[in-house]
Amino acid sequence: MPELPEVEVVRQGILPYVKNQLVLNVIIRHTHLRFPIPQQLKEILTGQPIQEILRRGKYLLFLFPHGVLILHLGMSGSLRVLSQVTLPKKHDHVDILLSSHYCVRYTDPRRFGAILWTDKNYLHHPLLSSLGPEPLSSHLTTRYLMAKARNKKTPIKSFLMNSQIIVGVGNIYANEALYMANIHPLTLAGEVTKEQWQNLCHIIKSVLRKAIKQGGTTLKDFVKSDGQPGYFKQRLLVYGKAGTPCVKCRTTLKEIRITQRTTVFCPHCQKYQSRDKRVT
DNA sequence: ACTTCGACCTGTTGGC
DNA sequence: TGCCAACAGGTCGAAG
Repeated sequence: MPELPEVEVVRQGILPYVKNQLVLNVIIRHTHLRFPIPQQLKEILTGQPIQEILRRGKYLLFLFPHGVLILHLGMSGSLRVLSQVTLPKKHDHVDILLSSHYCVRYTDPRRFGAILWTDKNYLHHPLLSSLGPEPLSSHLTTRYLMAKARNKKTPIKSFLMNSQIIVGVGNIYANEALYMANIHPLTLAGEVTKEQWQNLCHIIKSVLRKAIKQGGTTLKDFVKSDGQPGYFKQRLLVYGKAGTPCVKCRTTLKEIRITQRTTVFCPHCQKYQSRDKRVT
């Protein structure tokens, strides 16, 4: 369940259980993720303290004195803290046992996720070095987005989902943000107006913040139980709602595909605009 | 240089 | 009920 907000919720949820705890053991049951898990991970981590967990985009960064564990949840990954080590299920690929007697368990049916080791200069790692700014930081500005979008012929939705432009906006939040900003998802990035960028920049930040806040209320359950369903689902306005009425104008929401990802929008609220055309 | 597409995986769902 | 195609919260690297 890896949207930026959920990754952040995971980070905040597990941090109290792992911060400053020593790794007692690492059990790897399946090394074949998006990239192979380093063979020596157990030897690298055992006896070392987890000093901090940071997040960069959708990557979680476990800081150790001698390096950094990079962890990505892919499409289907999850991390849980177990107070008792239960019998592993089919897709429970990695357990990290801690001196607090908690166990961090990594589960990922599709195995699009990743667990990698790098040195303390983690920002130089190839997976992290070319990422765009954090949407919730002051580095994401209207000015920045406009500059990046200049002359770009890619649809605004694909632009928003490009992690080199901006991190953390996945399919759900790209759909939601464009709906809230009344921008047709096929609008070329280079044709979005300054006013639209201002609005969109604000909306991206606010929707991600709200989702994190709502995730916060399930933290307790998340840690104790085996994974709650994404519950901000009930707050979504368009994602997964094609064929139902727009909450603003009651027009039936339409579904299209943009670069192989399902896209939902309101044909009335999000009219396609370009210099001289106006189409739905 | 820019944009799209295929690939990586397993599980679930919906149509026939 | 079974079978099969399509699709699912991501993203890298090749192809166009």
